[in-house]
Amino acid sequence: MSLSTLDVTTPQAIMHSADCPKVSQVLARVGDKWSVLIIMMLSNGTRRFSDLKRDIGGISQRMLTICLRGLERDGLVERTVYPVVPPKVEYALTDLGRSLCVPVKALGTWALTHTAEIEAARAAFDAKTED
Amino acid sequence: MSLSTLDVTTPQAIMHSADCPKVSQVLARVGDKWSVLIIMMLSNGTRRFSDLKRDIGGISQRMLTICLRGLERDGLVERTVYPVVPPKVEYALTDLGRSLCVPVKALGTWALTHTAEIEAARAAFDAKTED
DNA sequence: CCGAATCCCTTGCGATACTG
DNA sequence: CAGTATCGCAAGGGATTCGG
Repeated sequence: MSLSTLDVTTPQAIMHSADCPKVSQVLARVGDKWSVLIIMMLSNGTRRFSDLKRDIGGISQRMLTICLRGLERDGLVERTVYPVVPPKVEYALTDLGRSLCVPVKALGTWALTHTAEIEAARAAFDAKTED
Repeated sequence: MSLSTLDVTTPQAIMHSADCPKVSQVLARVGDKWSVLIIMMLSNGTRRFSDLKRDIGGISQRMLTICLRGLERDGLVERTVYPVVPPKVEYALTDLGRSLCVPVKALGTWALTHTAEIEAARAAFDAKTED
């Protein structure tokens, strides 16, 4: 990976090539549709497995398990098991997870703000290419 | 998709369930490893196809083409073809693309800031699970 | 109720070869 | 130089079943 030109025009110019792999990992997490949804759900407070599955709607329990494990592994989500029958497991954001919400929501805000432009660009592009 | 509980505690509470699919599309773009790298490269100025391929390093020309097309379709990148031989094509960020850099870099900054915590969390998690 | 394990199909993506 | 086309593997992810 030669990304020597990557920083530059950045305000504080803090992006260096050596950090790119690590940054990419975080971006991959954010790019994961389900992970972001889970984080947003948990930003509203602690939730149980079934609650998440039901409220997200459309996710398989398999993917929910996998995503939660990944988020837990990265220290973004905390998993608490209550040794009762039937089992009860609660998921909550950690401080790290909450801090991630800030830039993620900034991105969400950008998306909402520029949705119209993007869709217009797509329509124009598609119109040009289908002739 | 029932995401009725998704907004809530948000500062300005501007996230609504109806907007989620659109937001997800943007997040998917950002999650795409190559797209973000391309955007960062172009934030340093206009570049040619081969320059991007060489400087990014590790991307196949197939993926580069596909990603650039996607970015162009979304109005983030502008493609300029010079009708000369040999062919010359330049890529540059649009205003929309440049505005996207802001929240993306914010995320990058977050990633850099918290890399150590994430790696520590992973190490701790892996240590606990492999016993 | 929470989650692990298996099956199986679809998709992503790299490698390679070919055009204008 | 800047793509397009085809192939083939490997990962992603849904459905289902079993276990604690």
